[in-house]
Amino acid sequence: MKKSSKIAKSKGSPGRPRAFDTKIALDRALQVFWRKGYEGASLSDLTKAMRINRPSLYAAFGNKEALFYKALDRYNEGPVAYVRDALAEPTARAAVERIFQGTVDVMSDKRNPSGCLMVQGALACGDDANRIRLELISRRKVGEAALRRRFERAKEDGDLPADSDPAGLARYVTTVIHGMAVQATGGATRDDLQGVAGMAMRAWPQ
Amino acid sequence: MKKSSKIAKSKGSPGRPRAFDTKIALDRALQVFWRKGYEGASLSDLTKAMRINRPSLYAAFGNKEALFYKALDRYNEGPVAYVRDALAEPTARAAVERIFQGTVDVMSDKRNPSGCLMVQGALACGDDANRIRLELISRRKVGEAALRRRFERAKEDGDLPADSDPAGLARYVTTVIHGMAVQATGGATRDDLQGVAGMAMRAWPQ
DNA sequence: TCTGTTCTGTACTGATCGGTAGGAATATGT
DNA sequence: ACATATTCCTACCGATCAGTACAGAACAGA
Repeated sequence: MKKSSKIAKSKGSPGRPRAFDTKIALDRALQVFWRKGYEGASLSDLTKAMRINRPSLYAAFGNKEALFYKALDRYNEGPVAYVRDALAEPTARAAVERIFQGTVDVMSDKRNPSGCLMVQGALACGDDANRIRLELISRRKVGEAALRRRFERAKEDGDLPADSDPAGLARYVTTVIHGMAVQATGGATRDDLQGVAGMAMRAWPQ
Repeated sequence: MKKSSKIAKSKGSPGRPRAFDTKIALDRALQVFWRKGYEGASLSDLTKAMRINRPSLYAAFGNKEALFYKALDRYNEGPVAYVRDALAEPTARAAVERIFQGTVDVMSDKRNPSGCLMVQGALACGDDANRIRLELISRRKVGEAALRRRFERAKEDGDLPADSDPAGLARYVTTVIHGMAVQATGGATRDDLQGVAGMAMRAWPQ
């Protein structure tokens, strides 16, 4: 039912047409969640920023939690999409350098809220938001695991030393990234973050 | 008025005596704020954990915001007190190693909530908690500045190379610490964090 | 024992929270 | 024109938020 209506929606379905673009509205919701976190973003904040009314939000996105997940997906496909390309770099070092560079770019882009949604979306929260918190933990681990696999491959290829620890390296890189996210919320400049990235690379093997 | 009552309180002041220990209650409040953040900790959570009633909380601590600041002070004097000693180490390297060690210890101590209150107390939040957020940013900067001054001294003493960048080093160490705090919220073990600390030290000059 | 002072506990306040009912409005298909 | 389907908007829901009024209880000093 819902499925058919959604599919038919693309071309002349019956009923009053939606007066807003769900993607634009979702981008606006993302901005709010990014800036205020899940708990800190009230429905009033969201509907005001999205420029839609409350029932429209529920009809289009389900509820606050579902909206957050959709915003999270959009975050990963948009601002953080550079990770995918970075992992495709020919060497582990190049991949890490590119990931750091992407992090610096996103974190210092003044068009975005400061920090990282995957970190500050729900780092510590009340009971209601606990599922969100666990989901973010899970997603952070997914990112770290992707790095680890990349480093495992690099180790097999001889790109990383035989005695290196892919899991430890992935954890270190992830830690630095998340630390930079915290720094960014404190107003760290692009140069500040660039310096941290350069410093962090000094620990890299070879 | 308030002052005299508080001072006189130590020895036979008039009125019904307080039925709870404010320090114990404050420790319990700290646990709640640490675990749930400022916004996520409701007054019901707090009074339940502190085992006092709401008016008692307001009489003893002012309001939620004032209670949080008191908990924050207690956090700095208690779990994070190792920083002071660490800065007194004879070399910058020893200071950093000891700070990392202290961070690993606190973050992996299962008696404490995971993560760092100074980070997750209010990293991203609604408008009401914004003052808390700014205060935490300020306090994080204070910590970073203390490190920077320590490294400046080390540079003057020749303990750090003449071409080293104390501010950059302090920012790097702070970033790693805050990153470890995020890792800890994701369930990183003591060994995990120890590995990150060891890896981070590889970037250290000399 | 009486008075003054402070704390405790119940029960409340207005405001805001996330979420929804229901009618008016606007499209399509016939 | 008419029926049907979907969205929009106002106004509301119960629950919870931080904060407090008030009365009774527990102490000190007289």
